[in-house]
Amino acid sequence: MARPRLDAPSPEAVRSPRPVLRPVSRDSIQDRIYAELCDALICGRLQGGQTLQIRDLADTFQTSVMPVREALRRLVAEGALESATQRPVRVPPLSVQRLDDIYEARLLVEGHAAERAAAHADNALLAALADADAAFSAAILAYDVDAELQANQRFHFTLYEAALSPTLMTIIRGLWLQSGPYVRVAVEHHQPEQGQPRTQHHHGLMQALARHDATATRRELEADLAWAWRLMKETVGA
Amino acid sequence: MARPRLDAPSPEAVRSPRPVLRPVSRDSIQDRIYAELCDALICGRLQGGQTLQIRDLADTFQTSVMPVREALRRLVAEGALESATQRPVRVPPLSVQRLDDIYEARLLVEGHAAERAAAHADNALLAALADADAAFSAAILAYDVDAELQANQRFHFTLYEAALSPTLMTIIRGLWLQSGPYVRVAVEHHQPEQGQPRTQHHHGLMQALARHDATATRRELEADLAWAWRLMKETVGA
DNA sequence: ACTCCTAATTTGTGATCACATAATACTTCA
DNA sequence: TGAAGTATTATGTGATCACAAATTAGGAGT
Repeated sequence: MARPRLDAPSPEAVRSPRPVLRPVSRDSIQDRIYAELCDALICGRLQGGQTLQIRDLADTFQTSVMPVREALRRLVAEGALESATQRPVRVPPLSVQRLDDIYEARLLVEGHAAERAAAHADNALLAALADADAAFSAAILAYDVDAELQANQRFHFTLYEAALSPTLMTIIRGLWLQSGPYVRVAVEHHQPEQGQPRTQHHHGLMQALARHDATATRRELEADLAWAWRLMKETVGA
Repeated sequence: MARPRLDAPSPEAVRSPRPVLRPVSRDSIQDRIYAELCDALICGRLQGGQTLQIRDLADTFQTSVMPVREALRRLVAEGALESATQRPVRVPPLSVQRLDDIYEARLLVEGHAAERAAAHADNALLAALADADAAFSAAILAYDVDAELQANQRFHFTLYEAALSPTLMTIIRGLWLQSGPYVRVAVEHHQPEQGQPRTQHHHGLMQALARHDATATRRELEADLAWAWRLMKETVGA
């Protein structure tokens, strides 16, 4: 997507401590705002029911309202945010009904993606998963919740990418955005949780993938989702 | 979503030939542009690879570029259109690879929704489906392709609504938007098709639903999708 | 003291302007 | 005559202005 800007490095550049100039970001301002909001959503830094006002965000990001408007519009289109006409955008309020609905869709789509990934699993995939899992375990031991969530995301998305289906990836990304506000309340209430069960499911996934066992892969993934779902359901209900 | 504007009808209104004033559309301009583009996409009036320029569309809709920008942004977010930075938006080019990818996702999600609908099927649903199917058959006999596609959409979406899952509905709507450009080429090349097989699948669906037979419902739906998919695959490949 | 109405502020939406980048056409030199 | 470099045009993106609708605060009447 982001193409390098410099085809040939200048003489000065090759002699500098850093061998080449880093390619500059070609993203537009709204792309960066969108990415920032996505990260905030998936990591649960936005809480359900919270309203997001265009001018406030524009002040925060030090831009005009224009890029904020379009970034919010994208998230509303993906179902991650909701808005009525002439009314501020807000994060959808939490409800057990909606949580169950999202959870069932995730079982369906992510379970299918995991099965497909099992068919295409190779050493490169297993290495990438092991790398993400190491970061995940380290974050748990360090009690770094934000790093834990990001590593968990990296693990799962690396797996789903192996399904080689852009359509499914788009769907899954949307489902994770919608799940974000629920993981927030879960990690808030269950912070003193020992991280054994989660790493166990990750390890089980990697073993099943190594055997190209699609059924076992799906089963392990469903167990992982079910564990997180139960956590969220307890906290949302309270 | 759209709330009525008049809580109590005025004396003049109740005495007029039309008993009450019809509620005026509360949609914003961008909502109407979005709806127009959605309809054009699903009914295949936009062809794969076609570029959509903001100022052109603004001239067509007789508005400024603002609402067009946001409507296009929404469609890009849903995967129905694609855009690179600083480059005109375009309908994703047709490819058999992408067609297969979308088709598999549709089998997964729409098949699941159909199964769930079978559990909740009641007389009101069957009546609504019969109504949509009647319009569908009539459109086929009249060789009205546009009406045929719209009635087919109504039939399927009525079915999926019965699954009572807003999350799945959002996903399915996105998949139909992405499928739009492919149905265009299919109906263009296969216009002199006798419509028997499609109505047959619809009837099979309604019978399976009446029996609350989830497995048969899925099988009939998959047959319907497979029929359309084969049609599209032939024409895209050529 | 409570309710209803009104005025003011807030906020999303649409229009216009300004700028930067990518594509195109033209010119010039080999 | 062909290719490369330059100038012009076209188009997406961001900023600012203007307006309408909705919420909220305030005041008047019962």
